[in-house]
Amino acid sequence: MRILLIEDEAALARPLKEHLEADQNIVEWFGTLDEADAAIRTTDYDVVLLDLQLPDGDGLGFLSTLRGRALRTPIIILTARDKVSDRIDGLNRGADDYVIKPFDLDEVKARIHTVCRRSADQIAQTVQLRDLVVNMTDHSVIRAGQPVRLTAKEWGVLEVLLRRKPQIVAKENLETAIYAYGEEVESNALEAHISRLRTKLGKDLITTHRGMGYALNP
Amino acid sequence: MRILLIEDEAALARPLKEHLEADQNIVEWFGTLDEADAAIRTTDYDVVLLDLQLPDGDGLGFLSTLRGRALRTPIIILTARDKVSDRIDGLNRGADDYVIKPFDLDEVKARIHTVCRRSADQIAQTVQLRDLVVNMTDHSVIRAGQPVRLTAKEWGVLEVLLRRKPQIVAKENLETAIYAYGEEVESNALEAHISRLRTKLGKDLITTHRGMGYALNP
DNA sequence: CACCCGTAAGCTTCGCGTAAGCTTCGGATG
DNA sequence: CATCCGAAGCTTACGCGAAGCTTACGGGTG
Repeated sequence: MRILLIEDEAALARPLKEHLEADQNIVEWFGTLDEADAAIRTTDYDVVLLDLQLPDGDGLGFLSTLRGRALRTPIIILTARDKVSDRIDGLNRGADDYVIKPFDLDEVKARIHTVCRRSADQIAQTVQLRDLVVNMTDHSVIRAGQPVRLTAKEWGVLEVLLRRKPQIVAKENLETAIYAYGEEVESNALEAHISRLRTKLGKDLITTHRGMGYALNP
Repeated sequence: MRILLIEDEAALARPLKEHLEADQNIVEWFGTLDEADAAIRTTDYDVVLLDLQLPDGDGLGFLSTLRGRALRTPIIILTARDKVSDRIDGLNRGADDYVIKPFDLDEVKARIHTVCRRSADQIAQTVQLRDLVVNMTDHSVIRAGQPVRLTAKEWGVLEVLLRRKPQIVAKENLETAIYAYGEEVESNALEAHISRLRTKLGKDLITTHRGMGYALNP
């Protein structure tokens, strides 16, 4: 993914650049609108991160200019918490999203991900755990290189446990996560699913905490 | 994943519900704030999808109410393209994200995904005490770097003592905290648990105050 | 007809209350 | 101040029974 970062504060830009690059993105960073404009005329980016306060001009105006040129590239605004009107303005002028400074690096990543979703080659979001690779997007699980087929309910249980890892999740919580209102179940169905998950994914992946619930092991 | 969908337009809600259910989510759909409020009081959802224009009230007000109740569940606003100020307002009132109508079903899915991931990796609340690190969220205890496994009752006792630290907690209070009404016990079970806690967590962690109760040492 | 899933039966595990025997504490007593 | 004694608390082994596990089966579904 090729990302254009327009931001004059090095203290913000540098870690963001590195964080995104660590994720196998190409990040080109400029501190002025002039440089950025030159870059955007010659290169096709997948997403633009635009700070609104720059030394040589108005970020909002630049945004309008880009949309006026019919540039379709997704644009995410980087803005301060107190500049609410700027945010509104930015969205009105065609920004796709915004992130409030100071931002969490992973949040920026998530926003980029969401905004770029329409491009087909998005990177699937996966979680690694022991000898498992779990793809949260397409619900696939690979164990020691071999794909594992999970049923719908099995996946439901695993998903909740993964999301709460390494916390203990009460059986009750797991049940409400899996069953809709009115289709509650009165048997040890959950225990049966846990058992099936263990045989598919490994005996000691899920720990039982008697009287409390289940948890994934680190 | 358990999702609460608050949306009065069936033409929008029904396909969304089906699309999310196809992904093994549990979706509960209500068309009014009254119904939704009743639902949210009795059920723990993983995420709430909230339309702002509903027949029986103001969605933004409802949002404020929920956050006022200290509800932490992620909330995603469903809003029309031209209601920019509503979007901003919503985010300021504690919404986690928004989706613009008419929305792409997959985009909603992506937003839910992002928002849940963000809320999932919040920093767990931990307490340090001597050579112990106690995680109040996932009920784990680490002593001098080594994890310690506590049983349900042991954790129950420790939790109460921690919350009241460094006060003295009467045995009676500890018992009512651990036993449900009607399953009171008539023996020195509590003392036994204290004893087991001491061997697991250190001899001098819990001080006995004769005739009064127990307290944690600073 | 293939497969998912709830059910139930039989089995295993282990948390926990119980109680016995011990230690500690603190007040009373001289 | 030293001693004594009973009450309060501590520790430990034990065994019961609830909680959890596994598996086979059959109904339902697509």
